[in-house]
Amino acid sequence: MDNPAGTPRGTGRLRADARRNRDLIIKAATSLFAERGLDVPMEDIARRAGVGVGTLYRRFPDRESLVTAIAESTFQAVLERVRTAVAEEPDAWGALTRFLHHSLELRLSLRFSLSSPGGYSLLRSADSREASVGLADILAELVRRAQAEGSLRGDVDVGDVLILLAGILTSPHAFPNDGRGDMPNRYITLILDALRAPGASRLPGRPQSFADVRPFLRAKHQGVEDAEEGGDDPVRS
Amino acid sequence: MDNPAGTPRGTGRLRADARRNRDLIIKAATSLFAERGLDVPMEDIARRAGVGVGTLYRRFPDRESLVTAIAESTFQAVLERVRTAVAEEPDAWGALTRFLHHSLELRLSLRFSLSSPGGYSLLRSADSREASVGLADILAELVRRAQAEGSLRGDVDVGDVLILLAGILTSPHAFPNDGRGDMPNRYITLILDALRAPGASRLPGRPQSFADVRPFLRAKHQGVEDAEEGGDDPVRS
Amino acid sequence: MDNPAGTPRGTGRLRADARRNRDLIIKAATSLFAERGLDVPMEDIARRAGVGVGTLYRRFPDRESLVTAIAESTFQAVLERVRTAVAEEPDAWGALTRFLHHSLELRLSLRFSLSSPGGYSLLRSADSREASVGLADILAELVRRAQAEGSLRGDVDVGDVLILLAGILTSPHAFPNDGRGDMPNRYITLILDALRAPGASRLPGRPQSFADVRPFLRAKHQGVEDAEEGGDDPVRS
Amino acid sequence: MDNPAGTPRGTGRLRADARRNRDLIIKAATSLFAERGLDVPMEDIARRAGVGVGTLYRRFPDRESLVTAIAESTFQAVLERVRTAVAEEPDAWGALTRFLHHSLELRLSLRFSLSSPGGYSLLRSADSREASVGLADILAELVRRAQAEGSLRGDVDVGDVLILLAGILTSPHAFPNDGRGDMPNRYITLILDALRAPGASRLPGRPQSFADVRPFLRAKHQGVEDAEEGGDDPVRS
DNA sequence: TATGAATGAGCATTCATTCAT
DNA sequence: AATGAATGAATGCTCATTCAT
Repeated sequence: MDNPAGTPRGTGRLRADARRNRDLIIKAATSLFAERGLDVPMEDIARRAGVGVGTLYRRFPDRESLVTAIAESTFQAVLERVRTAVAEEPDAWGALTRFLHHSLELRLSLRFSLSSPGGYSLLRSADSREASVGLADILAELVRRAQAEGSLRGDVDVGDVLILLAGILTSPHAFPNDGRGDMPNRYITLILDALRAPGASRLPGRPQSFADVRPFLRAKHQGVEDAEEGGDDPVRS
Repeated sequence: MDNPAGTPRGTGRLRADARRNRDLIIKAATSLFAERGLDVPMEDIARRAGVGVGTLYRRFPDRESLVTAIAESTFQAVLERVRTAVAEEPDAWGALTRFLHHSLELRLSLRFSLSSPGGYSLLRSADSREASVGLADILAELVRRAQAEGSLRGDVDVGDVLILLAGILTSPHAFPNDGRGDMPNRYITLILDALRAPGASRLPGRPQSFADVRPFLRAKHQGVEDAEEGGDDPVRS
Repeated sequence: MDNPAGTPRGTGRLRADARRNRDLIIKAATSLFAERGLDVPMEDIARRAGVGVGTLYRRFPDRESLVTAIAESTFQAVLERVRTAVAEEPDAWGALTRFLHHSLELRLSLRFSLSSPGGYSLLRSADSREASVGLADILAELVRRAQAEGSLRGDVDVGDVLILLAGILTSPHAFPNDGRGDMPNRYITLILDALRAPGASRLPGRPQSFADVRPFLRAKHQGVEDAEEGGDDPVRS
Repeated sequence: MDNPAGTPRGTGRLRADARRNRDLIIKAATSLFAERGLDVPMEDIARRAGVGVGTLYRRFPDRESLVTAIAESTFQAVLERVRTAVAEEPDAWGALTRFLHHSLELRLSLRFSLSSPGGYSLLRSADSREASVGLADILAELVRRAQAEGSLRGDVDVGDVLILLAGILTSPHAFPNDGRGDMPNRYITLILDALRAPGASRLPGRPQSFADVRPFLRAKHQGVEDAEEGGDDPVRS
């Protein structure tokens, strides 16, 4: 199914085309998702990819699978990046810093992949994919190491890092379209300052593991249908 | 509750029903906006409010006006809260802390009011309202005072605070629906740590004023229209 | 139910108010029908009349009855006018001319009363009312006299006159809103020229009596529901 | 039928279905517009055409474009017809007569194209199309020639002809659905008699050129918005 | 296999009419 | 009796997904 390089010539030819289309679609979808959100019409994606909708649907049976696929490839890229960072940086904090900053290259994709109005979720998809596990493991390890070396505050866990990161990556305010390309880095830096040991404040709640964070990423709509006549107040607190 | 001075007690009655419905609608919309985003079907809002769509539309001629109304009232509440905080807390940092934490009561509303996929914006609406100006002024003053007293790092401005805040308030991950009601406070606290003087890192970019941040609150979709017939790939690079 | 003049004082008082409201409604509806067509929202009519919709509906259970009522009163006015014309003009052609021209005062009302997109019909309503009969009789008599005196071409009947008249009164083009107030008279005059004896051309078809014209004024929608899969061609000729 | 030159006979096939649907839609819309006005539900049009609404909207993004398309094709046909008439008839009056009568084939379409409650207008659309200009020119020329040859009264212009024509074509009374198919011709003939030289009466107002008439073809509703909160009565006087 | 046409459910909004006050 | 709030059916239009070519 994921047969690389050494394919027999006859079939390889056809597959090459299909592959190319798939890539075009992913590229188109990635940019459109970034620009206009995960709700862009499928037809617009197909158009930008230069294929018909039919082709798009042949590759990705529905929007969910397209979003998911993009999330996965993004994840792959992030994974690669964090591995490099870990391999090349002497200490864990350095690796973490580099990873967070460098992943900015993937910010737009991530922004929509990590969490989005539509409710698709990289983590949910990732959960069912080893890439995710790989990343989760590496990050967890990185966090442990950084805490061990005394650079990362002890009262946080991977989930916390991801939530803070997602907050910024998700926020359109942090991504001005004008010249200020360093804006995201500005906020990543602030977040790193928040995470630096020793934390100035005592944090309410408990450190959030990767697993803690995962379940909150629900499908499509985060709420459930409702038909109460009027009474209860869901906003509560 | 909102009965203007000179009216006899019994008179407001006729209006009472309408008033009640309006309140129910606002309550329903607030919770649904929070749970499922600003794009929830109007019909769902009406249903949760226990009224017909027609009634909803009688009160709010279109979605925009509903969102705006909620945003405004939310803004009023926030404004009141920050004023109280400023009045009662001895120092600026305390006021800031209290304001950010306490405004959690408004977190769900704020999350969608401050900025959202739908693109309606509290600030945009607020911008045309003194409430907004009031809040902007108070926050700016607060930031200045906090920096003067040495509690807030000097290399940030109101806009930065808002962006960090919006990031968290906007992030669904920070708002688990289960028992962990202290999660948002957890991240608010982390953000406060990031903002505390002296900042550990040198921040890229420039401090963002309120005015710097405002323009990024755009309409509808965060990207720009595109309709190229075919090839070009805006993401590639 | 239709108690005129000599009413007991007690009740008469209330009825005066009701009467006034009815008149206001008719006036408002007449002008709005003229300005914006028979489809104006009932609420707009009520607003212009200065009453609530409820009041409007108390007087006129539905739109049809309102349109009909206006048509009737318009008819009354036209009837009066034609009677005067007949009484004061020495010959039938003069009476006809004067009637057509003078009824221009009622043009806007007539325009919507005689025939309209909505399909309400003065004649249909009128048919069930003596006013209509009265007008039909007078016009028929007028036509006969005019033909007898040799001023009106012999190959037309009342129905033809009405159709031509309706055509012009119905046409927005004949009623510019600018200063050219004589435009309608211009076309009425042309129509009179068409009707003048002896007609230059031989007319296809038969003279149309009042009765011939009546049945074509149908209710609401002139066509019938349809669900043919596609085949037949309803435009036929 | 519309197969552009160089294509192999078999190729146009793929498009054939779409083409057929488009034609079905146009046919359905034309008849429904004629029967029930330009405001018929799009869904009814789709049903009569035997397609889904979606298909209709794929071909015509909104009602306006559908109306416009029909108006244009109608215009083309009328244009062709008038050209033929001019070419084949020896004198201008003959051409005019023949054109007006023969265009009856297009009467239903024209009735709604020329002007309608919905306010879409053939002329408005046509105005931006050479077809319109072409027709206007030809008619103007025809009028001039007819006046030169002494058959058309001198005190009218193209606009007058169109207004009279529109009046009749617009009037449902002139289009009985029963057997009397010659009714429209009957009134066209009467109108021609009204236009014949020398006019019996002196006409009020001035001859209307095409340009004079054009501006009266307004959008949507023929009247102006009104929104007075309460009292004033614009009709009273 | 690629295409793009067709489908129809979904959602916003309007407005005639009913009904509680 | 008057008011105007509430209702919900109707309608335009969009877009995900299916399917014929």
